Amino acid sequence: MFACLCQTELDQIDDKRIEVHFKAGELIFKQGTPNMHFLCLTQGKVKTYIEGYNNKNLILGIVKPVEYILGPGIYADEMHHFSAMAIEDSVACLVDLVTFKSLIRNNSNFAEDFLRKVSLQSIYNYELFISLTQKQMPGRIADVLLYLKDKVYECNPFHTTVSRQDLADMSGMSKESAIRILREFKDENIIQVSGNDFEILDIDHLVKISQT
Amino acid sequence: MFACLCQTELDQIDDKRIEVHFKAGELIFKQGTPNMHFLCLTQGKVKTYIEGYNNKNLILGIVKPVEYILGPGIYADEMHHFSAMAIEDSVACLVDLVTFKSLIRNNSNFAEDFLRKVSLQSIYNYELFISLTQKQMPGRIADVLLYLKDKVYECNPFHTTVSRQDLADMSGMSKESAIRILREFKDENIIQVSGNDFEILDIDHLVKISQT
DNA sequence: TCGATATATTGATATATGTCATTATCTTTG
DNA sequence: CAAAGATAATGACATATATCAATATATCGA
Repeated sequence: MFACLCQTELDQIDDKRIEVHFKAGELIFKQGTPNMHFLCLTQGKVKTYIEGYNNKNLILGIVKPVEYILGPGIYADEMHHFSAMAIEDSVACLVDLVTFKSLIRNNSNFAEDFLRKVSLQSIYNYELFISLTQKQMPGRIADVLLYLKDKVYECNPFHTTVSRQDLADMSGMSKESAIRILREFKDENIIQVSGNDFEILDIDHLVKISQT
Repeated sequence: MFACLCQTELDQIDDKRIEVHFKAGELIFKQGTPNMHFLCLTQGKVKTYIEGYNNKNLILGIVKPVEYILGPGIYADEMHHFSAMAIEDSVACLVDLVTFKSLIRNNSNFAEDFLRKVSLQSIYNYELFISLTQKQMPGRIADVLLYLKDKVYECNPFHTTVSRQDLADMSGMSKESAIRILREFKDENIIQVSGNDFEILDIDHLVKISQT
């Protein structure tokens, strides 16, 4: 995204940016607080989640380097509409919104790239809507496992710091249900799980489950 | 949104725009087809919905005049990611994307306004996520009724062309369940329903149900 | 106006999913 | 290393919700 910036503009960002280190489990920003910065993740993994009712969270996604955390509040009410928490030790760069917005105004390529990012996020959200509202638990867990493999870790036997509670919060179900579905997948030799090490053995089968 | 355009730019749009009339029930555009136009609704009502599995739809919202139908495909793959159907006789203006995108590039106020619209849409989607994934049926129906009252018809006894199936598709449940909840609300004197005429009698109660 | 078709309503039943209680396993720390 | 706390796993049970079948009501065209 920053590829379309000229040297002056890059310098401008570099001047203003703050680098922050977060330990696993630390809150990066919280839903309901003012959104003053644009955030770019350079190391680690971060979960973004909406805090709903009864202390139940809905995880929107897992962010990996180098990706941006774009809250819709930036152009609405300058508030955070979801929370972000490091699930590994992480490093993020913060750029204040005034600088960011002036780049958007002055460089239309940058603006278009930003719109593209926002749009892709939006398209992913529609998939999430369908997964969460029209699929049963096995389909939703299948989606989560495929998401982790394809979009987050990008390799097949993968190790994760996503807890069982997180898996439940990603698929909109209780922790116990998530565990039960994992066991079923294990019993049917669709996946191999030991602790936080996952291997998807039968991808086709999992894709089929996702579509039912 | 078009308030920030100068006369030349307005003329440019006026030149290119096509006005189209749709009858109630007619499809305006369909998910999966190329997205060539930016659409502005000037008369009527339109439902936007994702077509999921097993012929089940999820209604994202009801668009009223004068509002824009902004698909995320505009800046991603130029495809429609949801469908739009008139639920009343409607009139829409179509502006080709080339014109629209050049306005975004050349007028940063217009671009910012567009970003604001996209952001507000995104914030609403987060509320929808919580409603659909963390609330039980009464809470979801309450949300739909409050949405219709506050955002769509903007008056309290309201007449709607939203069918019971649509109510179900807005709240992610079966038609039968939606009807049952409506009956419960009616029996508890929270609402008054006869056919497609709705009146919310006890708003506070409905808001409370929405939060549980 | 009448029949035909779509839409709405209701009840009985099956099933998916959450909750609670209990035990097991892993992690941390003194 | 042992104790304590967190996280994970399992089973029994309650309940929210979908499905199916039947009936009622509205809507539309000839």
